[in-house]
Amino acid sequence: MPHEEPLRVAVDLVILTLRDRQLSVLLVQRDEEPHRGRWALPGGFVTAQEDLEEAAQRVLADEASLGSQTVYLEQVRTFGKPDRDPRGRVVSVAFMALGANLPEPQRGEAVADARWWAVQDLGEIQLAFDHATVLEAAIDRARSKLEYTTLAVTFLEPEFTISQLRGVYEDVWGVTLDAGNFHRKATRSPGFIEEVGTRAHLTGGRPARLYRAGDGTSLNPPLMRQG
Amino acid sequence: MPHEEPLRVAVDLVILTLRDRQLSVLLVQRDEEPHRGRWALPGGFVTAQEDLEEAAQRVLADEASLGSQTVYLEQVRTFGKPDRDPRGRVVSVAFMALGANLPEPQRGEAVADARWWAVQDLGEIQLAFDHATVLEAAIDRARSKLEYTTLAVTFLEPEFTISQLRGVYEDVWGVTLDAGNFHRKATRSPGFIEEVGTRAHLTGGRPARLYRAGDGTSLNPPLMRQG
DNA sequence: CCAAAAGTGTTCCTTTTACACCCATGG
DNA sequence: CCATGGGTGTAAAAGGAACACTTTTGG
Repeated sequence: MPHEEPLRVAVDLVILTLRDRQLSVLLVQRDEEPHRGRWALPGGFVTAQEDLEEAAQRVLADEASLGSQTVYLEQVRTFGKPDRDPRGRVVSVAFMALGANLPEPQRGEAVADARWWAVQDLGEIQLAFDHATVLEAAIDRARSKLEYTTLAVTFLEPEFTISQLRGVYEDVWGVTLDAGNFHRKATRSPGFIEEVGTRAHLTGGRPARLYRAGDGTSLNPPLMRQG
Repeated sequence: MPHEEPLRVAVDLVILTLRDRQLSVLLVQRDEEPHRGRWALPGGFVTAQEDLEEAAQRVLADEASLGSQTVYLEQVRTFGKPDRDPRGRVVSVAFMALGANLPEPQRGEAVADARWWAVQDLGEIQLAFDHATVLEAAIDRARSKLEYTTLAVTFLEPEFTISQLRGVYEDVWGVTLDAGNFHRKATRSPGFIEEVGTRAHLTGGRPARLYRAGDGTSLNPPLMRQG
C-alpha cells in the first residue's frame, strides 16, 4: 500500500425546516478565522471511532441543539476540492436534515450566533467555504425527493392534516397546488398517509381529518411539480 | 479547532458497462491482505492535491486502464463505518462510472486479476470489505436514473439506433419494452436524442436511423419501468 | 417472395387538470 | 346567515399500453 497523506474528514449539515411557511436553513456565524463573521453550515470533524451518520447526529445535538428532536437525516454528497478550506485539506460529507418546527438554536462553541434563515432571503449573503454549493445541492435533493418519496411528512408533526401536507409541497416548491386534486393524490397513494380517526379544529372552516405517516417510502405515481 | 484523528480517504469505483446484453461491473481480485483472493471494486487513496473526481479518474486510468475511454462519472455515496477496513479507518467515496463497450482491463498493481462480471452472476461470490453494499447502491442509482435522466446514452457509442437505446433500458432493468411505444417516447422527449441523418445497416431488417445524445439531461415525463 | 427489424396508426383505458359544488364548523 | 377551509364530483384533455399494420432492407 503506497503512502498517502492523512486528510481530515468533516460533516456539514443542511438542516431544513418550515418556519412561517418559508423553507429555512440553520446557519451559524463563525467566530474564528477563516471566514470569521461569515455564516456557515453547522459542521464538525469526524472522530476516529464514529460512523459518518453518528458524526452528523453529534453535530445536530452540539451545534444545533437538536439532539432530542426527531429529524430525518440523509447523506447528500461529499465535497473534497483541495483548496476548499484554507486551513488544509478537509473532505466534507454533506448531510441533509429535515424536521418539523425545529426550535431556535442555542449558540454553540466557536460560534458568534446561530439562527434560521429563510432560503429565499439568502440571495444577498455570502456563505463561508463552499457552503453555498453544499446548500444548493441539499435543497435540490430535498425538492426533488418530495416528488417521488414520502419525505414531505418529515416536515410535519406526527399528526397532520392534508392541507398541512399540501402546504409543505407548496412552501418547499414555491408553487400553489389545487387543494382538491392534492387531496385525492395524497389519500390514494398507497403507504403515504394513514387516517388517525380524529379531527383538527384549526381555523374557521370545516374540521380536517388527521393523518399520520404511512409505511411507504416511495410514491408512485410521483407527485408532480407543475402545480 | 479541536484535535482530531487524521483519516484516510479513498475512492471506490463501480464501473458499469453492457457486455453481451448483460449489465457488467469491473472487479479486481486482491493480491494482498486483507481479503487476499477476494474480488473487490477498483479503488485507491485520495492524494493531498487532487479533488475526489480527479482521484476517481486516476483510478479509472491506473486500475482499470480506461484512461482514454469516455466514461460518465458520478459520485454515489460515502461509506465510513469505523470498522469497514481492518487496516484502519478509511472513509471511501463511491463513484459510479458508465461507459460504452469498455475494453478488457489490464491487470494493475497489487491485483491478481481483473475482469468484467455480469451483475446477474455475482450472487454466489463474496466481495471484499463492504463492496457488496457499495455495488448495490451504485446499481440502484444507475437503474433509477435511467428513468428520469438521459443517462442511458452513456452506455452507447456516440451514434446509436433507437433499438440500441431501448436495449440499454431492457438490459439494465431486466425487462422487455414495447418497441413502438419506446420509439415514440424517445423521439418525443425533448433534448434526449438528435437525429444524425445517416442510417445503420445492422441486421436483416429495415435500416434504422442513427441518433446521438441531445443536450438535455432530464427526462420528463420519465420513462417508466413497468414495461 | 419471405423474414426481420423500423417505424406509424389506432383504440382503449387510466390519469391529470380545472373547476364546480356540497359539507361542516366558528362567529 | 356567512365566511372559510375540507372534501367530492365531473367533464375535458392528455398520456400510456397493447397491438395491428406499413415500410424497407437482406437474402
